Amino acid sequence: MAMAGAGDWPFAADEAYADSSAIFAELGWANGLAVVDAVGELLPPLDPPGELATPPPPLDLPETPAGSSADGAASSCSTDDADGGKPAAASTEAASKSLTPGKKGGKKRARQPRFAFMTKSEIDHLEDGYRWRKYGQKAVKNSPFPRSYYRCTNSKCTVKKRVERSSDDPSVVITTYEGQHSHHTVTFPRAAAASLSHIHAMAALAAAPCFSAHQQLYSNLQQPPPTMPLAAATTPASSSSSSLLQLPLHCNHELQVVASCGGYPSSSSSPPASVLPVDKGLLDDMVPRAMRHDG
DNA sequence: CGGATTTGACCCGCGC
DNA sequence: GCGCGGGTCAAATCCG
Repeated sequence: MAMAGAGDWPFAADEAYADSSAIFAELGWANGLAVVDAVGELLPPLDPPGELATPPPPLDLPETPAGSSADGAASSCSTDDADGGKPAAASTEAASKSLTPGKKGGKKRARQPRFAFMTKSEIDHLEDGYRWRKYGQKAVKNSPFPRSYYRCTNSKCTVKKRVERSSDDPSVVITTYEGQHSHHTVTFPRAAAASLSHIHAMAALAAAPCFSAHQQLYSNLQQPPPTMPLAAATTPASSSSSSLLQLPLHCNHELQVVASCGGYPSSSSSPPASVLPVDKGLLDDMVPRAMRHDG
């Protein structure tokens, strides 16, 4: 596959980038993604229209018992589903295999809600208000850029994130978060964080499907055709989505809103109440109340 | 000196 | 069953 110019979305579902691609594919955006620059102006899509390697998976995925704990909040992300097309059960089964502690590779791969977003930035590891400790780096197949693995330094927080550059467009950084912070951004001054609030907002909303704002956003994001520029989604059709998408983009990075991961089955618009407190922290910290619609 | 990063090794799941 | 690739661990190293 290699780098076929800026034309091919590098994360075909049948490739190693299962996670990212799944997230994007979930939105039907496996191609034709648009980038919003720092002033909200629409930039040319990274990729021209084309066929998806695999059709976007349905969003109404069943919650996987193994991954859906109160802590994990949401059910295992539907990204698992697109993980090479294997059933989510396989992942959760693997996750349930609690490995011997202390042994190398003795990790419990419990899938947590994930979401990703793309930013145009020369900086790989974007400051997001939390402290991260890098715990690994791997070369990824079909990409000249390594993927870095980070873990939240908060011992009680299990949030992880992966950072990788698009092999298609090296200027694009793909950040994938897994899990939800159970604490505030105690290590990052609010004043400084303000400049990154749009990212936080995106992250918060994408990670907090319990909020109606996100639900509507999520819903709206799925409505546009795959090639529909994100900015087009800012039409006044939905006040909720527009309120989010019109977030001030005043940092140095161009934020490509690919954010979101599988949240809850479309059949159940309301997430478990148990997830609310978890999300509330981040939202309270970063998203103006006026922007929220959680009552 | 303590915390963060680097890096090689290991484990696991999946496709063939 | 085997090989590949992703994800994680942990010792070594680096840095403030």
